[in-house]
Formats: sequence, C-alpha cells, structure tokens
Amino acid sequence: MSDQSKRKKLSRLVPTVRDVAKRAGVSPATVSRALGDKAVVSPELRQRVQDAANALGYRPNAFARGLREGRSRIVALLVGDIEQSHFSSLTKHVQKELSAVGTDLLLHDLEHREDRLMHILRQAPALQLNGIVLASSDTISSAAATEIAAARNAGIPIVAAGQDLTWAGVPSVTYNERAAARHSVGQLLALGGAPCAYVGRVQGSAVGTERHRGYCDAHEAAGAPRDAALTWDVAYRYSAGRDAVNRALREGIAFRSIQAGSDELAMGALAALTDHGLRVPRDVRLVGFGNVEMSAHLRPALTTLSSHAEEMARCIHQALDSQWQGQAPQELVMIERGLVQRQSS
Amino acid sequence: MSDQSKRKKLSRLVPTVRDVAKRAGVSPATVSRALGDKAVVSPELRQRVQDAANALGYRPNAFARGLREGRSRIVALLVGDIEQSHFSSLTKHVQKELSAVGTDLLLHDLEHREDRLMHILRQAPALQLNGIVLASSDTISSAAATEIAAARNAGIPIVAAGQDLTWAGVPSVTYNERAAARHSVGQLLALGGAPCAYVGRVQGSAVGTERHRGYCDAHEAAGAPRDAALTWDVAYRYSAGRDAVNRALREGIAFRSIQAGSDELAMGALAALTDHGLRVPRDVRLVGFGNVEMSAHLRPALTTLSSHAEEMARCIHQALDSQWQGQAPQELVMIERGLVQRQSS
DNA sequence: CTGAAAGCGCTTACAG
DNA sequence: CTGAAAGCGCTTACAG
Repeated sequence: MSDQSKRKKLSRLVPTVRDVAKRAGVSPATVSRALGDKAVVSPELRQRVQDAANALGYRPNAFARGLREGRSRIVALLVGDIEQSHFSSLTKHVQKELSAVGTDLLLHDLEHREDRLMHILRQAPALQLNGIVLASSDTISSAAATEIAAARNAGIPIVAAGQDLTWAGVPSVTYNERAAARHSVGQLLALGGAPCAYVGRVQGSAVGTERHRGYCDAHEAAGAPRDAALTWDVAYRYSAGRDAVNRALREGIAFRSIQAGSDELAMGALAALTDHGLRVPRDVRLVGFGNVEMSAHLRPALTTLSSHAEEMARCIHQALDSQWQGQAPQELVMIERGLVQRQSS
Repeated sequence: MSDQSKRKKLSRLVPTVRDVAKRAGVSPATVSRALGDKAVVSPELRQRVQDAANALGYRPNAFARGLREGRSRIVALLVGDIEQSHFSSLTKHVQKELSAVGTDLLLHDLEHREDRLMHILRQAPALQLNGIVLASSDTISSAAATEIAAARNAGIPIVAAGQDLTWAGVPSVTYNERAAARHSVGQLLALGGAPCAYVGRVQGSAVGTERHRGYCDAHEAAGAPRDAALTWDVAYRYSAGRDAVNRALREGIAFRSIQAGSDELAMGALAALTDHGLRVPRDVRLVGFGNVEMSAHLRPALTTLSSHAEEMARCIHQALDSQWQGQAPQELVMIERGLVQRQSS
C-alpha cells in the first residue's frame, strides 16, 4: 500500500478537524475554538460543531496538538520499583488524580538505577512532558540533580515524591519519616524492646537515611545505648529481612525488638523469627513501615506506620498544577505518619 | 512572555533538526536520514551529523515525529489493578521489554471498570498508540469487543494478556489456568483434602472462570462430589479471603482444603483460619495462585501455582512486534503454570 | 464572532 | 547520495 493511499484510508477512519469543519459547515479554526472552551464562539455554532464532532467520534490528534502547543498532556511517573507496594499504590492514586484532568501517565520503572533516571530525564524535553513526578527513595547524585535542572530549564514541571529534593530546587512532597521512626522506636524502647535493631536500606537511600535518623533520635531521647551491629543495612526486600535476622541470630546478636524499614522487610523478618521458634511479640517486638494492605493479614498482624498515598497523590497534583498555572508551588509538603498498633509490638 | 519569544527561547534550549543541520553543514533531510539508520547516507556525512547531534544533545521531537509518521512510540498497558502483585509484576517486565526497543509505556489502571476500558480504547486512535496491551482478568462485554475492533481497524496493534480474547480476534498470551487449577486441586483431593473449597472471583472474571473450571475438572476426575456452597465467589483481595473463611466457619460449612484464586486471597484465608485456631496444613490444606514474592515468606510458606511474568512479557512483545512488522502474530500463546510445593498443603 | 494563513518539527517521496 | 518542498493535524495571532 502506498503512503498516499494509506494516509487516505486512515483519514477516513480517524476524523480530523477538517472533517468536522466540513460537516458543521464552518472552518477548521472555528472547530478548534468551539471545542476548546476558551474562545468566544456563538452558542449556535458551538452546538453545531459539537454535534458534528460527536457524530464523527472526533478526538483531537494528541500529536498535532502537542506539536503545536509545545507541550503534551502526559506526565511521567518515575518509580523506584513498581513491584514494591508503596510505589504501586502511589501509582494508582497519581493515575487517578491525573486522569481526572485528562492527563495520561507514562510509567517508568527505574529499578533503583540512576542511569535509567538520567536516560529518562534526557529524553523528557523531546517528549514535551507536561510534568515529571520523581518518586524514588534513592539518594540523588549531583549529576542527576544537574540533569533535573536541565529538564526544569526546558520548562518541564517537576515534583519529587517521597524524598526531599528542595536542595536541588525541586518542590517535594514527603512523609515525615524521621518523626515517624522516632515515635515508633521510642515506643519500642519504652515497652522494654531494648536492644532494638533497625533493618532496612540506609546508605544510598534518602528515605532510609531519614528513618534511621529517627531510630537514632529515639535512642538518644531514651538515653539508650546504640550498637552499630544492630543496624542491618539491606535492600527493601522480603528476603533481605529474613536473611538479616537469620544472620543476627546465627552470630548471637541480642535484640528484643526490630524496627523494619518496610512492611515487606518486617514480613521477611517475621518468617525468620518464626523459623527459629521465636514468638512475636512475646520474644521479639516487630514494627513495619508503610501499612501495606498485606500487613493487616499477617499473623501476628503487623504494627506499622501509616501511609497516605491518596493524600500524597493529591499534593503531587497540586504541585504540578501550580507549575502549570505559572505559579510557584509550595516548596515542601510534609505528611505525618501515624502508628498503626496491631499485634506484633 | 509572548508566544513568539517563548518559542524562540525554547528553541534555543531544545535543539531541532535545523540546529543540527546548520552545525553539520547539511540539510535537515540529511540529518533525519543520517540519524535514522535506514537511509543511505555517506559514512562521512553520517559521522558529521552524529557528532553535531551529540554536541547539541539533540533528541527528535516525539510529537513531530509521531505526527509525521502517523504513529507514536508509545504502547498503552491496561491493567486491572496495579496494586495486585500480578499486575505490577507484569508491568515491570513489559516496561523492561519495551524500553529496550525505545518504546514508552502509558499505564492505565482500569480499576476493574469497563467504562474506563471503553474510554481509553476510544482515546487510542487520537494518541496514535503503537500498541495496546490489554491485561485485564475481567470478562469483556461485546460492547467492549466492538470498541476493540474499532481500535484495531484504526491500525492499532492489540494483544490480550492473561485472558483469551481470540474469539474477539485479538491475539492473546495466557496462562493455562484451567490445567493449573485442575492439577493443584487434584492433588489436594488425593491428599485427603476433600471437601475442597474454591475462593476467588468466578462470575465476571474470565481468568477466575477458567480456574474454577479446573477445580470442577479435578472433582470430576477424582469422582468427588462437588458442593456449590464450597465455591466462594469473592473479589481478589486479602480481606475477601479472610471474610469468606470466617463466614464459612460461622455457618458450619465443612472443608479440609482451600484452593485460592490468588496468593492474596490465600493469605487472607490463612489469617482467618489462624484466628479460629485451625492449623495449616494439619487441619486445612491451602494452596494459592500466582506465586507472588510474599507467598514464600508466609508461615506456613504458601504452596501455590507459578507465574512467569518475564516470559509473558516476552511473548507480549513478540505479538506486538509481528504486528509492527505487518505479520500476523500467533493467535494464542499459552504458558503452563507449575505447582510450587511449600508448607501449606 | 469567524476565516485564511502560518507554523510547530519532523520525515519522505520527488528531483537532481 | 543530497537538497528543496510538501504535509502530518492542530491552534492561534492576524485580518476582517
């Protein structure tokens, strides 16, 4: 099939402004104006155009519009790892927020790799993205910060979700991780949970670093000694939680409680404790992080720190929206986590 | 800032073919040809163009290209619910496959709602999507099938993932759900697990219906009587599994084993059994579906049926690729699930 | 209030 | 092998 005839065939199938214009007996310009609510078109004409558009099932070509307007109606969401509940939950709510305003979501799974982040950032201007939501828990290098700045200079609104990137000039929506961990660990220590271990990624994780700081704060506030051997710096995976506990038990490290950096880690830890015949919370108290749906269905049900994905998504949308309006968004929005008390602590 | 000056400013920041052409001392046409590997350009010129493009950090504008070529480099992935591990895992692997060939992924969470599906399908031609991956476990209505056909007629490649939509003319990649359930339930019955309950969505779920058929097959093959009161048709959620077991125990329905339609349901069921003082597998044998990462870390560790998200993603990519090449893809690809034997059965 | 025209940035027949 | 030209479909100053 020749390029010519293919085009003709497609134009039959997918109506354009010209088709609508012809049917309504007006010019393409009027169609465009009538369908975009802004311009002043006589009510009668607007109705005629809308009828024609509906009859034809007309949808403005997103690419022509994007090319002309210099921006798409697409926002990219960059997540650390879509398989982690925290990210899939955030994705769901961000998608919901944006689809309500006719914006599509381009999903990128960073796999916690900075080279993927760099690649996408470099691609962004060519995609004329209408926004980037950077939902990564990993510490950002200065090279990446430079790339972020470049994207911003190209006029792309950016919001950080989960970690505070205001130091790089990026408006951010975060949880108050440090306060949450401080509160939770403080309670563990008060309940007789010392020595208390922390399991979760610390080095290289901006979010993990904050949580671990809260863990340290709580020790300081309680005047409890802190042992470096009780910080188990591991990846955010079930198996890492299990392995860390196994190793500690094998090495004879004593602890009466564990603050995990995620519910997944806590579940892995629980499996290891159970395998060793230890009972939770009797022998070891255990607290997770994030209140993933699963945690309520563990036995013992997991005490954990709440998440507020819906609220976070709403704040992300707000931060994007102010940038779309040309206003400066609030620099930093911090959401508090609460302790969800269940059976494990 | 006027439209004019804004444009000028942006064109300074984001280089176009013209900028590259000027720098390399050639025409825009040559730039386009040199960068796209296909055309015949003298090696010397190609090098010069590539150098210029690199120096400027040039990326072809995706919208101009999409408009001109009549297709984007974007594939939409439609999932039932991104919070379910099955879908997030599939998303991750599909994303990986496609990003390797320079294709971006537009994610849509259907929330198991058909109106969302219809909406996206109608939008698809205007987005000039390069493909649609329909990963929904829900039964498709004939109205939706019509909409799918319309999208296909508009030239958009479509692949179904998870359920067999070949009846609607859509090439499909599925698991052999029926055989998997038959095998698993057959083993439960053989191990003395009768009466055996099935918990999971059946009505309205194409995938669930298949699994339930396998459950029935196994009973027939074993000559075991089947009781309708032992099919608990509930949503794919942790809480639904818990509630179904609670109800059955309250109503005094007897069962010695449970085949769950997902690992999440199995976990919910396990919680309820535990709360009632029942031991798994001693009192009740339990098998999940899908081998989600979590299932290995439950105690007792969950016996379940394997998933192969990576292979499925590869097959999806293949099916899209043949359509991109103008070839007919294999109608139906069926992936076998294996029984992952752990402690719960 | 409406239409004709220009142009967004790219790619590809069409000439040479 | 390379360049000039056309055109993808849309929107928006510019005239009227």
